[in-house]
Amino acid sequence: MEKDLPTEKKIKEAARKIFHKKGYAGTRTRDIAEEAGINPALLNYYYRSKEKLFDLVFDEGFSEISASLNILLNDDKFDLAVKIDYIVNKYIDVVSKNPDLPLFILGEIKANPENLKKKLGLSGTLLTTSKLYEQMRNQLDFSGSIPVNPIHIIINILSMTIFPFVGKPLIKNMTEMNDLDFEQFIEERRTLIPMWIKSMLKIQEK
Amino acid sequence: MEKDLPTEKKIKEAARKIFHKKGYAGTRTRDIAEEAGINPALLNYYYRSKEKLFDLVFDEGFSEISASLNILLNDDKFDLAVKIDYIVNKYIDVVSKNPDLPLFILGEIKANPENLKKKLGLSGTLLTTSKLYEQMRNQLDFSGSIPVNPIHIIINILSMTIFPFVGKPLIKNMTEMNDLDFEQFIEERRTLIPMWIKSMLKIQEK
DNA sequence: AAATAATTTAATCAAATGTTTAAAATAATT
DNA sequence: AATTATTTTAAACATTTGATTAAATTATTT
Repeated sequence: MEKDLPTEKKIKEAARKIFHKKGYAGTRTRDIAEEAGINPALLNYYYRSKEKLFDLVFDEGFSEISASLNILLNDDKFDLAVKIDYIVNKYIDVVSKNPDLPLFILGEIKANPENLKKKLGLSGTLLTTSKLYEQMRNQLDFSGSIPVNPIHIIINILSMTIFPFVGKPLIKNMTEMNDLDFEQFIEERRTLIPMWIKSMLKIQEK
Repeated sequence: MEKDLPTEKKIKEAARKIFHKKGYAGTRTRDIAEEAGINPALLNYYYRSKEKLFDLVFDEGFSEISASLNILLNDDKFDLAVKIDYIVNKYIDVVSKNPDLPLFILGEIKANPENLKKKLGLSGTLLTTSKLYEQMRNQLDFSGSIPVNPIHIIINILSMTIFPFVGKPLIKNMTEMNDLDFEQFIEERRTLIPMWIKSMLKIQEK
């Protein structure tokens, strides 16, 4: 680290980096201090406690994921086919820039499920009342195939974009990919995933 | 817990449960002892240290995932279409019985990537030398479509089966599913995922 | 039944860890 | 320039936590 940032920012950036990699329980405040290049007491001086700092980092990370998810769900400028291209690419952008974020969020939620309802106001109808859901339902009705709950398709988009990042160390190990190969692999998925999703929705490729 | 098991087993079962949910760093040996209903000192009496006990739990969990993966990859009794049905269902079976396992394994690997190479002998050619890979490559060649690396398809199988479990708390929260709904949702995917995968491989549904 | 081995318990230890404190250093204000 | 406020530091504190020890209990063997 070191960068010429105000101390407060240096601490938060270091905290983000370490929390994202090691999780709350696996992170020691002294590691954050070292990463930020500051005296350990400054963490408490600026953020009161490890937990307060963590909450900040977690909420920011969750917002980032949540924001892209909302774009994915509620945009109504584009028709379904165009939107699928857009959202898959958008999601890959976000996760590529924060590869540790999904596993961090999911891991902390699992370790502490109570907080999900308290801290985060996720409406239970987030998916089913979304524009995207409606568009998919219409498309699936028209295509006259086996009825499929559009939730499956939305989950498939998330699965196929996010999972490779979550499983990156294993994938790299099983395929002898280096970091560049992996990046290339993800790039290929920018066009492949929309293609597969459209096929699930019986949308003709043009 | 309590069950009438030998102390040694009680400890390992309790350890598995807590490690799987909280991870190594988030688990206190006293919590394991309490869960097992035994005196804290017995953990060290039977397993020497928290780390030794953890390694045992981790290796067993990894073997379980790994074993199903190997079945997935190396079976050559069945042709591709039948095999896809089989392996998707098999994988859903395994993960349904251990819903916390995938996130546990992936999280611990991320927190401690060095151990992946040391502890686990994953050959780097695990995927590309597999029977499944060969079958997919043949199928994709014959179908005469855009060339797609079969790795993508294998990753898609894993993504679409595993990710819903990894994201379960979020999915439940966004869709108002209860546990039964979620189970039903997974059951639907037993037939849907093979259908989608075959479509990606241009295999005709019969 | 006596002796020995194995298991369990309560108490304690040492190290790690989040946090506080009081003084020192630096910056801002008058 | 003197004073005040802010930031930084080194040291220490209180808890937590993994581990150990020695005694007590239970089981096994002779």
